[in-house]
Amino acid sequence: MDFKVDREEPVFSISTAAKLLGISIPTLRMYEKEGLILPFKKESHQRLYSEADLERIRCIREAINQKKISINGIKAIYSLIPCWEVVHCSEEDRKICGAFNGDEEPCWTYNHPNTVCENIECRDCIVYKNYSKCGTIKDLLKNITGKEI
Amino acid sequence: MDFKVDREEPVFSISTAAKLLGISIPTLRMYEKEGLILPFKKESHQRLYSEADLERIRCIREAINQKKISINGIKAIYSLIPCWEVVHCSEEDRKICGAFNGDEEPCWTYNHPNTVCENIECRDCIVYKNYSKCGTIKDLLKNITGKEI
DNA sequence: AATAGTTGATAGTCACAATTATCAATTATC
DNA sequence: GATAATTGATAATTGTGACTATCAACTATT
Repeated sequence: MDFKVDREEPVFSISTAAKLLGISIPTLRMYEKEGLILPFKKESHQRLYSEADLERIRCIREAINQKKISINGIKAIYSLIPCWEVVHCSEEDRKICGAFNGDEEPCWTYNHPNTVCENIECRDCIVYKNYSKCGTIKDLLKNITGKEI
Repeated sequence: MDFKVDREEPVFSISTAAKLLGISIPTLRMYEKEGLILPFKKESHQRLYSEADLERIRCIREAINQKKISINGIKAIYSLIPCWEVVHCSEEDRKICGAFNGDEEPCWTYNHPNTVCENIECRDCIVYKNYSKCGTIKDLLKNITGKEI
């Protein structure tokens, strides 16, 4: 039993998650509809949230309520994550990928037919998991650009 | 007389700029106070706006009013511009640079003592001029990351 | 089979971000 | 030297984004 696995294990129902976060259930659904979060879903369409999901949502809430960044602002920021670099997609992939070519929605809100992301569950993708916490996006950019020196 | 120079020539007074943009004067001052724009200033502290400034402001307004990105959201997006890569600042510069280490304010809102940016007028800097129009930030990231392939 | 929790969706509330109005003091213009 | 425009600052306005309440239909649990 790895700790990281536990942190990513979807165990909390939506009511529990809402209680732990101190917010309402419709708010959680709204964040999802906006493409900010991708909770795990059972076959019955019921949502389950992991500890990592909760932390992610806390970061989102901090951005909204403390930093006063609007939801569309957060989406635009997420859309700047250089996913193409992280998943190493090809030139042809980039040509047809809505995520690569757009700048308003996070990559994980797109379908990715005929690309390297085609069969990847975005919830399990490094792009979604690693670079969506508060402040890690700029760190990612630093790492990527730093390689050239 | 180069066309680009004309476009960057500060010629419009604040009242003319406001009229051309269809907004009020206090709004223009507010954008400046928030660090979104850096109009030219005469010795008498009077502002002058260029054609390029107007275009920039139109992009900002589109982000705010159409894309529904809050001002703080735009600031956070600007803060992700990899200025360190554009101006080629040193490792030591990066250690002490507020712009490099923050993620809430655009680099041009900082002082840059003891760095390569120290004596550069931010209004004339490529980072401010080139990568602040609608949609060019992601293009910049693509160019930078693309170099490695 | 009955209770509790979930689903998506619509409608309502409310705080506050974005904008404007207005001010006295300063500066430009003629 | 008088008029018009600017300065920074504060107060007032307003549109709406973030959030919640509530709904009937469905699913899980006992």
